Amino acid sequence: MNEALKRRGLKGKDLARLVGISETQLSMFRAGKVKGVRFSTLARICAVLECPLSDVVTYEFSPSDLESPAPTDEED
Amino acid sequence: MNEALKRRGLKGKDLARLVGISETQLSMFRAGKVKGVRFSTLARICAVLECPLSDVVTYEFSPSDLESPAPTDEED
DNA sequence: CGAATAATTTAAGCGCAACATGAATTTCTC
DNA sequence: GAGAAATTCATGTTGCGCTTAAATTATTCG
Repeated sequence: MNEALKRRGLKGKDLARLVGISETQLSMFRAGKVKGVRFSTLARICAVLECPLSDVVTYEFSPSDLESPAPTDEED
Repeated sequence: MNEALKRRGLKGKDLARLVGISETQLSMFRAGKVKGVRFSTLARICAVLECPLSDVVTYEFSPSDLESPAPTDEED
């Protein structure tokens, strides 16, 4: 989402204000230090940045995502 | 994410178990009745379904996403 | 350099909603 | 119509998204 920010010529501070969340929260979100997010927040970020969700949240498969909670009951 | 489910040949019940959340919660998530989600949950869903995030969460711009919280201070 | 500005981090606290469980109800399949 | 699957309701817990405030750490720039 850094690209989108630059493209829009906004500072993090601006984004926070336009999205309606605190700088603190935005900073933590950007740094991956929050465990979840409200869809409304995601929506506002995308809307303000005029960018797709994939610019804001990404996922890469990691084997550890299958570890703990699931009784690995399934075959391939 | 319905496609991914079918592709994997899983029932919602199975997904819930493999992901490690309740059927209730999964059902509400799928129906868009929750306001947010934990990244760990998203990750597990994607991992189990072997699908990208975009199969699980999507966003489409809506003008209303810019309405309330942001002091529309910004010019074009 | 050293101010100003931006960004990150810490701390403390509030309030909601993500999550669970259990049961009822509805919907889909045969 | 039986049975499975899915959704919904009710109730409860607790984690954490979020805030404010302040301190700390980059950046930028004359």
